[in-house]
Amino acid sequence: MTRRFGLIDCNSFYASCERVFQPSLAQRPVIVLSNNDGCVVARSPEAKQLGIRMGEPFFKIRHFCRRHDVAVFSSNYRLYGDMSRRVMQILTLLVPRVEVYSIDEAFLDLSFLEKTADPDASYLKLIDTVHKWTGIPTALGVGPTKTLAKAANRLAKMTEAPFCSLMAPATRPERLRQLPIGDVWGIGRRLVKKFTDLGCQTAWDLARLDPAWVRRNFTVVQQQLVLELQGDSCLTLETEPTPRKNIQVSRSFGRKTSDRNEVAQALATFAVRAAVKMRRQQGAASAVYVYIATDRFQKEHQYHGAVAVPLDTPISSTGRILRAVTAGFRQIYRPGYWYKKAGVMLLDIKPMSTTAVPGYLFELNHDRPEEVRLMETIDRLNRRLGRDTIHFGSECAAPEKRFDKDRDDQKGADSRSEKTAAAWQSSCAFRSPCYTTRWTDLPTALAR
DNA sequence: TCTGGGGTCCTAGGACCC
DNA sequence: TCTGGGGTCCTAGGACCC
Repeated sequence: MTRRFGLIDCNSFYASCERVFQPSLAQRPVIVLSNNDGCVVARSPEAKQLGIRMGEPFFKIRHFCRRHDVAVFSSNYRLYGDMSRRVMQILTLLVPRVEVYSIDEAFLDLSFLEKTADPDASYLKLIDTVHKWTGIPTALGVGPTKTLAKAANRLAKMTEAPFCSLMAPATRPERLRQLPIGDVWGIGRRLVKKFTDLGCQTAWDLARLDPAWVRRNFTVVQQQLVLELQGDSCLTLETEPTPRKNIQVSRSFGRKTSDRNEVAQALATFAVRAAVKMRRQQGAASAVYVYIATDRFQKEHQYHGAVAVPLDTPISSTGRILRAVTAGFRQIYRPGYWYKKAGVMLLDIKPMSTTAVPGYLFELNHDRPEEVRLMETIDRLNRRLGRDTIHFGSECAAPEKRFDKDRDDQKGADSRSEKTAAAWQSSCAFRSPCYTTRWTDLPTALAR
């Protein structure tokens, strides 16, 4: 039986999220910036039309944006994460098997539409429902393999159609000829060059290669890609998320700093966040990797310090991880440099269940049961009452809490001016409210 | 002045083992 | 002079994804 895969993805997702809560932006070009207001990571169609490129550093186009009345946003991952969850929930409701592939994309098993007389109507219904229930526009690609579904999705976007299907083999050559090779899933910059040197320009050229030859001259990954383009399904739908082996939290700082304490505080904050992420997947880290670095765009006085700190046994508790991070920091810190970025990575994460077994011999090195309970309690409280409700002393005093307090404290005029963010905190000058995840940010609707 | 963050997989080559 | 054949594990580097 031929399978029927769908790939649904949200159009200009971050920009669309902002628009849902500010309908007045409907016709205006909208862009969303990366962390620290660094680069452009999302553009509404109008912004694309203005020629704003993906990944463009914002400082280069700041004036251009003002001239063209572009609405600029700092990224608000709370909002996007919550909107994403809503979209995925709807998909799960309407489709039996869903693989959440990224924050704005999901693969769907649409094989259940096999006997439907009019699958196109079902595609439209799906897109329409997501739009009605969340306000987010999407596009759908359909094909007998994941790679073809991806390709179909690209084609839909290119033609501004709500969906595109590559299920019928007869129409495939013509459609795949429309798709430049670089738009094929799995073909990045390097492979574009290699394949064009061989005379492949479009997805169709790629589909006509001999898989065995591709295996010999490239890798199994490219071989699978060709097979998938030929309609031979190699990749399956993964409905269960695979636990991460490494978890990283790193940030560029809002300003450079040479202050040892500030850098240490940044690392502690990142360590705590990484540990929370890890416990969410019931993991325990075997080692901790710590790094600090000066501005990579500045040639002089460069320094990049990094160290991996092994842990005796896999550990999940924040306290222990903080200790390892602090030890690592002591090793790599050099005074006299202006630091611009830091990061913490938890390495070789094992499932917690195999490590939490109480054993006499290694008990001292494992998470102790009372530590595990403490972490569970803190995580639960922070999930319920907001991140940083309970935090460690080595972290900074929760920036968002302080921000809230400033907002609540409007009677005390002075409290605003004392809003001094630490140097390492990302700048986010254009952040929208967390409309859906914070009570104080709830949007108000006015009746006419 | 200002340039993001977080992942995965594959391969080749070396070390080491029997 | 001759000097096997495999296997595993680890790491670095390269490529890709969103």
